[in-house]
Amino acid sequence: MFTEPDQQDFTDRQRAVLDKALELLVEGGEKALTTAAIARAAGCSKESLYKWFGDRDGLLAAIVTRQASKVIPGADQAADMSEAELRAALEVFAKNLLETISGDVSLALNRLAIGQASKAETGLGAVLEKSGRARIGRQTTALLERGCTQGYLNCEDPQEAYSTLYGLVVRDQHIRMLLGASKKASVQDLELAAKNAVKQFIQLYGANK
Amino acid sequence: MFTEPDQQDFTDRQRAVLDKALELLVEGGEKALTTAAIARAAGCSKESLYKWFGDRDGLLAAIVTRQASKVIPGADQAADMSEAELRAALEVFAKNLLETISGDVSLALNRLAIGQASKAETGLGAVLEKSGRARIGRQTTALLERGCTQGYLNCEDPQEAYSTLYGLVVRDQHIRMLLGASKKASVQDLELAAKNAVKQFIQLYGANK
DNA sequence: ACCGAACCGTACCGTACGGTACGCAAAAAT
DNA sequence: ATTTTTGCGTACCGTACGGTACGGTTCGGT
Repeated sequence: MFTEPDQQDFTDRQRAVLDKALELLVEGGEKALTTAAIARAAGCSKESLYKWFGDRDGLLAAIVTRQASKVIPGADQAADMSEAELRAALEVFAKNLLETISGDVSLALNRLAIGQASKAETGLGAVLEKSGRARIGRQTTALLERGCTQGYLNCEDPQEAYSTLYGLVVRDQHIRMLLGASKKASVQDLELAAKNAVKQFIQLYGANK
Repeated sequence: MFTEPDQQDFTDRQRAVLDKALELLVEGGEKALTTAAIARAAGCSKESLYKWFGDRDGLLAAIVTRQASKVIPGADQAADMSEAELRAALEVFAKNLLETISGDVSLALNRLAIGQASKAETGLGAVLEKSGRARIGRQTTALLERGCTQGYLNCEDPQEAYSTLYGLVVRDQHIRMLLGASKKASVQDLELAAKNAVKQFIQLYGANK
């Protein structure tokens, strides 16, 4: 009806406000994200907030969609690549995934979406799902498919293979961090975990030469 | 300091109230879980709630701890078992894990704990973690260790192996369901997924005969 | 110079919720 | 039979928050 869904480009001003709001969200959870607080932090009036985003839920949705639109495109791999290049690409993916997942913004956003999941059909979860995970998912799935056609991998179903890779990389880290446990692992721990996961993945799906 | 942690036994009445409250939580999220609503649904007075559980956070904690104390002990495996028995035990574990994770109660409880994770140190996440996951985790880890000493598995670190198994079983299903997506898979789908995960796990950690 | 749009700041309203107080009934204790 | 305890029901208080209204100000257009 109003504000076409594909027309989610905001004013610079509005984007700045959304960023400020995200900042508040990250360091205080949803409970700290009141309209008054946002207006104060962003230096705008509540009335403007309502004019721009409709209501509070609209504002939350705007925050999520904005961040979701920021997912890095991720350099496309060359059409031809060696087995080592494939492995390297997978390791980069794994490390990025772990880094993203354990980031403060990601955690805050996921907590927000999960909190809203029970109630009204604002569908924040769907947005996060589609714009976040699914996007890099498709990308990596394509990578796997390419590795498959080049004979390095042996997967009947790339989708399935990707799902496995995800599991091997993330394990139970995501939910544990969402629950508030375990502070950040060091960067080299991350990298090691990524390498390990990829090694196991190739052990499962690698075309045994 | 007060209410010894091991002394979480409540009156029958109080347990009934907690169950009613959990019911409300499952079908309405945290927002529906107001003290008034609980009192009404459980047929008790708000004053009693506050006398019994201190404040709202105490009540939430009581709900979580109560459910967490319900985790099934899970029949201990015999000291000696065949490789097939080990595999069967793992498959049972995997299926149970998937069932639990996708249950309405588990989802509601996890959402609640995640929602509280950002703010005050009620530590619901820690409770869920310790009483829920860690408990079955230790158990299954022990199972893996036994399989290791019997020569069926080849794991230097059972903890690590368990973590991998978890990842292979759960993949990204948990977070997706927490975000509100994808309704239940059928029981046979679950079972198939469990078998598949265990197959992959053994492929990784099985002592190649 | 004037006008209107955008917008800030503040004040305001209605409501919902956490927490408390009190009166009364039923049960338990003496 | 009397007293004490327990707890239900209801009413109440303070506060916090979502949402709205309004006066004043800046600023671009003409």
